[in-house]
Amino acid sequence: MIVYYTDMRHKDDNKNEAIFQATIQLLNEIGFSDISMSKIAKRANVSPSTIYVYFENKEDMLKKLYLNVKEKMSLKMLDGINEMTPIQAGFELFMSNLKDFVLDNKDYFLFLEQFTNSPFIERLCLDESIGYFKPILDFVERGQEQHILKKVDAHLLLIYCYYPVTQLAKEHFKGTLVFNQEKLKEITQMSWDAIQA
Amino acid sequence: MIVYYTDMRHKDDNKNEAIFQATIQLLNEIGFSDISMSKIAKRANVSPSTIYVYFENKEDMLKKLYLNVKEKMSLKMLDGINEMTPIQAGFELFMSNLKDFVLDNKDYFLFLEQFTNSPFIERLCLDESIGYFKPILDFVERGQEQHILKKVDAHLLLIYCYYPVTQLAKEHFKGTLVFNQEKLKEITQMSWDAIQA
Amino acid sequence: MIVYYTDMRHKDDNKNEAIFQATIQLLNEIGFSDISMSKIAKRANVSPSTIYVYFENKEDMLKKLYLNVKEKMSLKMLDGINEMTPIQAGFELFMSNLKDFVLDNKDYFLFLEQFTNSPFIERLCLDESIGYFKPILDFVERGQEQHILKKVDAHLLLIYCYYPVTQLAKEHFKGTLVFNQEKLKEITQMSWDAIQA
Amino acid sequence: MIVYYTDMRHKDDNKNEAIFQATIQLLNEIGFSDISMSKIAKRANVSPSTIYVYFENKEDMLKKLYLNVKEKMSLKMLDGINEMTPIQAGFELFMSNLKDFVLDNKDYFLFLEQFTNSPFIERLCLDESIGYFKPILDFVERGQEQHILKKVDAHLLLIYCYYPVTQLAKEHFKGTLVFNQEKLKEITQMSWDAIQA
DNA sequence: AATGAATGAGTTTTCATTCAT
DNA sequence: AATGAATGAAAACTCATTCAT
Repeated sequence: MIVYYTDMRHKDDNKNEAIFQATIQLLNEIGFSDISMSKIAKRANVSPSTIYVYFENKEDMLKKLYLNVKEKMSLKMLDGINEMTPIQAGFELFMSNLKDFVLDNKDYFLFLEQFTNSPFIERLCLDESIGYFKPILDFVERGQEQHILKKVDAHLLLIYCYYPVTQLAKEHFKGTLVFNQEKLKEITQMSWDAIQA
Repeated sequence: MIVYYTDMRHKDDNKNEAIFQATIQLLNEIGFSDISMSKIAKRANVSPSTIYVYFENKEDMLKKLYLNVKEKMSLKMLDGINEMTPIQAGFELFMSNLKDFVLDNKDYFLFLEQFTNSPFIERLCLDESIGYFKPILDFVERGQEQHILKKVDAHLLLIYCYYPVTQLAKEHFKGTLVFNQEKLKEITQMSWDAIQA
Repeated sequence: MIVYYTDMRHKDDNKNEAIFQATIQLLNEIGFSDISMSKIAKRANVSPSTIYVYFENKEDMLKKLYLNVKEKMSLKMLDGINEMTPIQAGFELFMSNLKDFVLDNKDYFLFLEQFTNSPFIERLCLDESIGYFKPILDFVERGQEQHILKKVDAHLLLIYCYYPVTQLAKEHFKGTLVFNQEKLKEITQMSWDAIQA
Repeated sequence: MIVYYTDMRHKDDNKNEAIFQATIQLLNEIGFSDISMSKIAKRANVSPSTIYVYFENKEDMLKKLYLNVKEKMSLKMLDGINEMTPIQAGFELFMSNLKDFVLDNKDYFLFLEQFTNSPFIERLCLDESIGYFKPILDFVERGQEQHILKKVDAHLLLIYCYYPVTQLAKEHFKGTLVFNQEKLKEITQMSWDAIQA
């Protein structure tokens, strides 16, 4: 059996990821106000000072974590959609992708929700995340040119697709209802009714 | 003979309110993770120990603040709607009420958003807040019996009314767009398309 | 017997002084690089956080301590000297005062020496301390007008009075020699030779 | 056959010197209490662990640095003075040498001042540095035998030569006055008045 | 020889809360 | 009721040093 030793003394992706995972878990368990670098370190099985080998400070770590998770979600949402995809099919795929991501990645999703609603996010320069948004704008524009989608602000159309899925998922997580295939069908219909021209 | 003491109760509503206001302001400025009892006290112009005259501890204070604000918002949302109100008119009033509350009470609203998305809320026993929800359920039920609203879970219908307004308001606060009367008209139409049978 | 309780819950001069004394002692024992707020607190028999009731932060505390000690020394140096004192008598009193202060207040003196030679002092805005210097300048000026003192920069004359005393005291503390009355007589003569016109 | 390796010793004098320079600079910029091995390493463009190749630990490094700089200064002070030099000429050369060294090597000088006034220096066994002192003692003795210098403790005579120069230089660095040739002449006269028999 | 990663022990400071009045 | 002082516990972060290569 051959063991490849990569340079063990170089920055370790596992540790980076362990810190990210620990942070997300704790954030969802105890919230922004109660996480601390030492709790994160304990959960990640590293020394608190090790976190500072990988990140400048708490803010830097949270920012990088946010961008990392945001990218994961954005990629998944648009998976399989391109400039050829018919509008309604693309819309349905988006709803389905989003539902899958959210239900499969409860931790990621709840982390993003918490982060997005905290004033913390304003302190960061997160224009980079806007990049993920561009393809959606293009898609919406195409739908409007083809007179399929209502001619309103793209943000508005998006709201009618994003929140039904995510808020339903939240109720699902709370136990208030079950987000099954039937529910997805229902909101796909309702959202379509809302956005179609 | 009846004597009205201006200051009949010992606890002073002004101070209570000052603490609430200070907390909301700070929460929106610096977020959950950075507020502290002494910062709140300083902002409210009281001593830190005074807060403990009015509340058991930090958690108790936040909980009471949440319920207080939540009630304000709930009352406003349903203002003018009763069991006689026609369904579509009630729906439109709800949208309009919600928009007014959110735009007029940015601080209250953002505080609620932040609070609602934090795991903190689960630690509290907040069944009481469900009380505010009952009239909405009744209204939805009536709309469904009259075959005006889609026969889906009430939460679902509500999502299509609540989030378009609130998320549009957030974009408005961010400066991404302007939430004017026209935008309200647009989403009122879109939401109605979504929920009507 | 009557005991006057001053308000025990108000800031306590004893504590302030205890913190100052602890800082001076530690500074002289282990130096700038090794003092810490917790060591100071332990030595002063208070909690580390108590220091922050009395001072904004470490820098603020050190600054206030410096000004406090500097004032003590300045007052002592000029004790008994006024605008009527004959020049030579004033000079001799200065030398004697300085010797007394330094030998009687080893801790204060060594603290000042250390502080004065650290770049820390530049970060502080310590123009206030210059106030103590004014009477000396006036005295020198008078001596020059009367053609008793050499007509050179006042700083220069002062150097020839201050350092012989203080550096001799340092040798005394080190054990290299004994700073007795005879030595004082010697340097009083030498310094006078240096500064007289 | 003899081969000269340019890099014959393994330890690299450049790196040693880089570490020394970095330490001196930082010490003068931020002071004893704020330097750290990693800051020094960064400034010297080496890894923190490299410092431990050259020195046992922080204390060892500072000690060696001190002795290194102390030697530089001592050599310069006595430059051109030997057992034949006439007393007054030797005295004047000393003053001039000292002025040159201090003004030309602000960093070295301020470092020494800071170091000398810290209790750190007592923890070190620095008897070695006394070696540099011997020639001065001999010179003073000779001056006293020739009835040129006052018959007082050599330290005392030295104080009247050393501090006028160095303290004037400090005022110069602070910007309070300019240490030019004229000032040197003035203090050379004053010091001579003080020490001559 | 040289170094980047790693860390336990330490740093300064703030926290929620209680005490004494 | 109201409060300034006080504090143990914990926060974020840095330290000198060692490890593995």
